[in-house]
Amino acid sequence: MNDIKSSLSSVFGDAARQAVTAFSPDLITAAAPVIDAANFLERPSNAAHGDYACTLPMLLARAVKKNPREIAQRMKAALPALPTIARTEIAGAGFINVYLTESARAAVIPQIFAQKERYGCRDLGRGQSALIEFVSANPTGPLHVGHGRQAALGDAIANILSAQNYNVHREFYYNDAGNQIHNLTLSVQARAKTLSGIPFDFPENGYHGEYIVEIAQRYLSEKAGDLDDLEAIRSFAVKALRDEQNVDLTAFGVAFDNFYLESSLYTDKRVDTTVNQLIASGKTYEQDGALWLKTTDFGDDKDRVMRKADGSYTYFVPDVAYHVTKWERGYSRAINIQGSDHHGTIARVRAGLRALNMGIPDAFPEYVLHKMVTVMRGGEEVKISKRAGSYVTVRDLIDEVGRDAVRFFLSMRKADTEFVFDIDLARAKAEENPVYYVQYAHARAMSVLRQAEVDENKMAQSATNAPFHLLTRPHEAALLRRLTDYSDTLAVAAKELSPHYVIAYLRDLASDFHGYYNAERFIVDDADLRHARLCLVAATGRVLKNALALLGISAPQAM
RNA sequence: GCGUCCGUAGCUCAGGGGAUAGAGUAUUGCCCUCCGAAGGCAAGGGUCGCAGGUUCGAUUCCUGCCGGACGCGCCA
Repeated sequence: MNDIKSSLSSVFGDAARQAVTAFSPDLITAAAPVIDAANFLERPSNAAHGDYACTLPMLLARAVKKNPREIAQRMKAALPALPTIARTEIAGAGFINVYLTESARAAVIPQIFAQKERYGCRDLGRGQSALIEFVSANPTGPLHVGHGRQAALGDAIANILSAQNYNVHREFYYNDAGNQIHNLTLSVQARAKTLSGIPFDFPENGYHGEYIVEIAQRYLSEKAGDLDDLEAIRSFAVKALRDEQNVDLTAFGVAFDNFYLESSLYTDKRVDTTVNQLIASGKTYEQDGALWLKTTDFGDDKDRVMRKADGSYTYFVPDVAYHVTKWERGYSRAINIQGSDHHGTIARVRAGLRALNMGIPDAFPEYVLHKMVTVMRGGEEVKISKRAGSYVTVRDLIDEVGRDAVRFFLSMRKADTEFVFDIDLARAKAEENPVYYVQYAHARAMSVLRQAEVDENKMAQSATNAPFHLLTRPHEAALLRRLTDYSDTLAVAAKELSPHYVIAYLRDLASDFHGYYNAERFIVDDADLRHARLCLVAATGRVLKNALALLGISAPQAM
């Protein structure tokens, strides 16, 4: 809650207590929980209804058995005179609408200048550590659009949690130990043999993208490799693909603190240890030659095989072992960003962790699941990439529309909605592109400051005694209100692990600023008015920049 | 069949017990001798899938139904 809101909250709470007590002191017991919930101040959707609206009279009506408007009357009478409140008004079914003074609205400006890149940050995390695992693509091909969505969401969520004083670590988990890698190896081997003129059947579950041919060519020329040395082919192909993925991630502006290899879980004996602990827990049994985990004891709809009849482990066993390491490494939150086709695995991994009886909480790890992205161009779905064959790559999108637009588009929707990535819209260097709309607002603010021969630092130094009471225009009130709400928006985005709130905020803030720009002039002759307005422009630029930074999108000085 | 998620403007999607349900885009007008028109202003466009329930108040919460996506392997 921002400063003004929290002080209003306590003032209205007190007024409500007085009003209720005046009706009858007995009623305070019933009323207290409603008042103490402190969830009764809202931003009216209609600006004519004031800066804040108090809904307490309606919320209290039942507990107190009085007419809401009557309660509102008593509360209004009990309100003290405050320098921040210009007036209050009872409206509708029992709202108390609050109109702030210009100075109270503008109090956010010096706050922005004082906190700079920290403006909007809060302390929801209290220094706890959080591990964000995302992308985690198998090194079997270039990153696809789904990985792009994960990269955009994961990096933004990591930034958003950092802004709440979480100690955040970004991790990429490589499944480098399974069948898919084996198929990759066989695919490269097949292409290499074919290129060498040796007849060879392409494996049934092989990868058909053109990149396999490229890797085969490079293997032949760089290694002059033995075509039957599967280990040599495997390590060459995996390295080539990991390098390529890393290049794309760098181009996307995403950096990881750690890459965790699935194979290390085997070499470190973590998988064996986990299996032994699960057996010791008594939650396993043998049947049909396989070892099963009683995941149904933890809410799964059927038990799951851990060790197949052939002696190898199913994928979820190393997954459980991996999540044990997250817990043992001391992360109080582990957040996994994955495609929604993985939702079936959640119950399994959590069941495995709980069966270990290590005190790992039920909700560890947490999941952000995202749905499919459909890429459209010219009104038709794009399914093919030259390089990957059957899917559109992150690289394709970055090359075509640029990093900022890709990050913006892939963060702009709630993770669990399926959405359409319109390449034509993202490409448009014109007004219909929402990325440019937001970036232009920042460039425009910077341009105004340049024209006035000032900058943020200069405005910040003079902000303490700036004549903010001159900011009386409707656009100024709206913009100040928006700037004030920034930290509330960030808190919601952090609680819900949802970056799209920040995008929506940016569009609103840009809209407020563009509207203001067209309605009023900043560089005016009246020195005081000019001073106040330029402070507001500089503060707006700062918040645009902060919010864009959370999403990994640049805030250009000029465009 | 069971589970998770989703049905909101022509299209793409936000919102989520509160006052007249929003944005972008598309359509139609208007605004640069003036800080960047990559901008602004205005108009039209809605049974918030359907039906019950809870509530002072439901598009929002609950139940059922209809429609869609994705899971439900000794695949990962």
